[in-house]
Amino acid sequence: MTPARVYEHPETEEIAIPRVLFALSEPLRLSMVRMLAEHGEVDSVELGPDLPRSTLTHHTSLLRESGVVFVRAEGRKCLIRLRRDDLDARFPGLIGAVLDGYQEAAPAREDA
Amino acid sequence: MTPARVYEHPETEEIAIPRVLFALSEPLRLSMVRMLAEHGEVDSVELGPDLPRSTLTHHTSLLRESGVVFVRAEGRKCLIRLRRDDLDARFPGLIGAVLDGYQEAAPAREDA
DNA sequence: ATCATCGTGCGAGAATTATCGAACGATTTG
DNA sequence: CAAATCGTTCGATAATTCTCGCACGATGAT
Repeated sequence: MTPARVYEHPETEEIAIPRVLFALSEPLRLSMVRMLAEHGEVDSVELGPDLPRSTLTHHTSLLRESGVVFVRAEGRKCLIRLRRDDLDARFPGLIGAVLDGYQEAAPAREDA
Repeated sequence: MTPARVYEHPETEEIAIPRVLFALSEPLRLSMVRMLAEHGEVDSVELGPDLPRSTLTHHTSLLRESGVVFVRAEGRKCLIRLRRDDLDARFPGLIGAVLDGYQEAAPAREDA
């Protein structure tokens, strides 16, 4: 039952604002975070069903290394969830402001 | 008295979150914004006294085009101020969270 | 055991961004 | 007017980042 893939995550105190902001500055990653905020923990493939797997890994790794998401292996797939508590503890209100602002800024995106 | 240099600024509604986050994801630009938040309106050269002017223009232009700062010409120099009200109106709490988080994340920076 | 499926690492190429010197126009000073 | 100063633009180069095909090890199903 020992998960094969083990992921490195920065400690809460190690999470740095510039890296977080950069991770969220990419529209694709921002939409991923938005989905993660709505649903709790999602399969990685749901974050980008039409994306090449290597591209998906690239973005999820960046989100993970910046401290935005937590990744864990479950069998063959990998599950991802937002580190909401850690982020709120370190940067109170940041994620909430970003999600609220993004929702208002880019409401319609159901077409693609 | 007509200012020679005229700067383009995005409207408040045009300010997009990804661009703002990207602008703030650069440590240098983030320190600029931090200074702008403390002091009201500052001379552009104060944002980076040791930087080449072309590099300084590059960063200030990026901050301006993303809607983070307002730039105006005053004689030979150019004065820059944070668009705090516009940013707060569009993305409530975002700038505050970024500044608070950054202050806590990188407290000591009085040496340079 | 065999095979299909999944995520990852590697590599290459494209795209974006960062840095900075040099030339230019505009402005202030002498 | 002439000289000094300022910010901007342009161009080139370096540094990052993005995208994606491919091979590989691990996992689950037959």
